[in-house]
Amino acid sequence: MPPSSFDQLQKRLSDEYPLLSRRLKEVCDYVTQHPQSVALDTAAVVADKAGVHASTLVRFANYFEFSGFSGMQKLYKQHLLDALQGNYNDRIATLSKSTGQEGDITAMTLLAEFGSANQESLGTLKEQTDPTTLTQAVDLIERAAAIHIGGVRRAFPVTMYFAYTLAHLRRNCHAISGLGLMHEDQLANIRAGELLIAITFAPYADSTQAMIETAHNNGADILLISDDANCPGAARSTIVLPVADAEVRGFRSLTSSMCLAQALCIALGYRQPEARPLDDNRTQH
Amino acid sequence: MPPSSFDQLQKRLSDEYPLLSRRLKEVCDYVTQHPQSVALDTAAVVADKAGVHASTLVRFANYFEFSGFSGMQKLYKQHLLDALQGNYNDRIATLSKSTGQEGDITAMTLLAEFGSANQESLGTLKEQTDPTTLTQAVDLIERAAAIHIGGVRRAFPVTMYFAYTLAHLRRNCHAISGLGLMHEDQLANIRAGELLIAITFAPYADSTQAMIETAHNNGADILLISDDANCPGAARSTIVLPVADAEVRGFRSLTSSMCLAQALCIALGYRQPEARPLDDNRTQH
DNA sequence: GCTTGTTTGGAATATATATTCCACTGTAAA
DNA sequence: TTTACAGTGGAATATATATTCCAAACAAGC
Repeated sequence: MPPSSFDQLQKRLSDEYPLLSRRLKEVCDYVTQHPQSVALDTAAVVADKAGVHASTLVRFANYFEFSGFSGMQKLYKQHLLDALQGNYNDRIATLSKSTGQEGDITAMTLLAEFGSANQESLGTLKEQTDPTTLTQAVDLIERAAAIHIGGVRRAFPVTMYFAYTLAHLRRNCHAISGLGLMHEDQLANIRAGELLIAITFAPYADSTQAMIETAHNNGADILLISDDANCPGAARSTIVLPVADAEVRGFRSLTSSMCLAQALCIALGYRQPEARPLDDNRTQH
Repeated sequence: MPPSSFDQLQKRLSDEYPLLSRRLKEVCDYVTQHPQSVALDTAAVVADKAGVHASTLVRFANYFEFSGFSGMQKLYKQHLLDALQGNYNDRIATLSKSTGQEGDITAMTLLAEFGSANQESLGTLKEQTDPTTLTQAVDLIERAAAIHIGGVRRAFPVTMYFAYTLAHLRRNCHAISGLGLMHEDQLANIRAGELLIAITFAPYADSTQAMIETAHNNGADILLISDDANCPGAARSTIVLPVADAEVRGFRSLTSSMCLAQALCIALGYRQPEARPLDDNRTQH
């Protein structure tokens, strides 16, 4: 019996991958990565794009007990339709029923909820961010002799993202990691002409506030990314970029903050074409 | 000359509607309301659904100067692909034109681009994630006596996000930080009953592969989060969660990976109500 | 009501497409 | 080195699909 649903097929594809021959693996790679192509192209075209012969494609379909490529393709077409008209909500319902607890909060419902909430918050990010402020922020990063990045606890992933990306843009940057609780020492030598990127969310960690204080006293610039434009430390900052991350069931996300960080870094990348990290980035781990 | 783009065709469809015969109008109604059907179904099926004969469909296509139904269908297929799989570059061009800053790449246009791309990739995350696999992943985390998190370089922010959140759920977890280049030692004592959450993206860092190898040899479970379900290491993993992050202008985002991490952690939180970290989380910095 | 021109549906045809078959290649075991 | 066998690509075939053609139905004008 061939798989009767796209999900079933996907599962078999990954389970039985190691058992496949070389060409069949190539097909498997292609179809998992380009399901839309399988749905829309003809067998010959799919075969060509996947770098194999058409008959190999049929063998592949037969391996998973389809009558031929066409049979398998039907599943892909159906999946595309479902995805298009947002039928994935049905999948959630089906799952809840199958586990016998309809009102239950499953991992999938949470994923769907978070996905949607994050999509919305990205929408507000686009709407509410002020272009002028954003440009000034990029100016600030561009001019800085050195960039220090301070964001702790929940904000730490954003810190690391900045550190990674700025390093790849060949900028002189230091993430304040808090390693050995030496965060104060890590920032002690900041000076005028340098920049602190501070990332802080309510209830605003004292340590981040201290960093802002230090940077301010030493005459350095400060770019503050925060959930509130008037949070403590905002007055001392050169530029404040407010960002409203989604909250679902009491959990706050980082999506918009990460997206903003991304946009800042890449705008910077486009300002210094000699260091455009396109290839660089592709070879990352 | 037949319309060369979907938009052109749409325009002609509405402009010339009054000139069409009764059946041709019916066809026109159907194709404007069900473009996906035109893209995915065969001529016979489309004709049937539209309530006309197949030859009428061909006449309809001929009316708009296509060689036949197939020619027209190509346009619909292409349109579907563009809309679906983030042909961002096309839409980016339209976006820049509409803002009137064609050649100029400003920080704001980049933010808008990334925002949109990430929104779409969150959509595909919801569509493409298999509910069963996701639930199994949460099971795995729940059962684990200890959780080790390994994801380096670009994946490191995700590692830190896991570490932060799992700690707040009072789980015994260790982020493999690579501090002092002791990453191998950090994982050396993993054992059966424990779990490695590995996060890796093309081109798949050797160090992460080594972690998977170690965990596997020691009989521990492995949850792999990757951009390819068949990437090296997938065969040794207990569960693989594939995630397709957006790519714009050669830069790849982390949004979907972060969102997936979030959903996993919070689903876990709901399984252990005694440790529900709602308040905990709100007091984070 | 008849004629003319247009529209329509069905059968026949043409074409595109998938599938099968077979000979060849490469690989592992004897 | 030889043998056996799974894997592969190309040509031949079968099938599905689209397209054309024609006769019938219909509508408008005479």
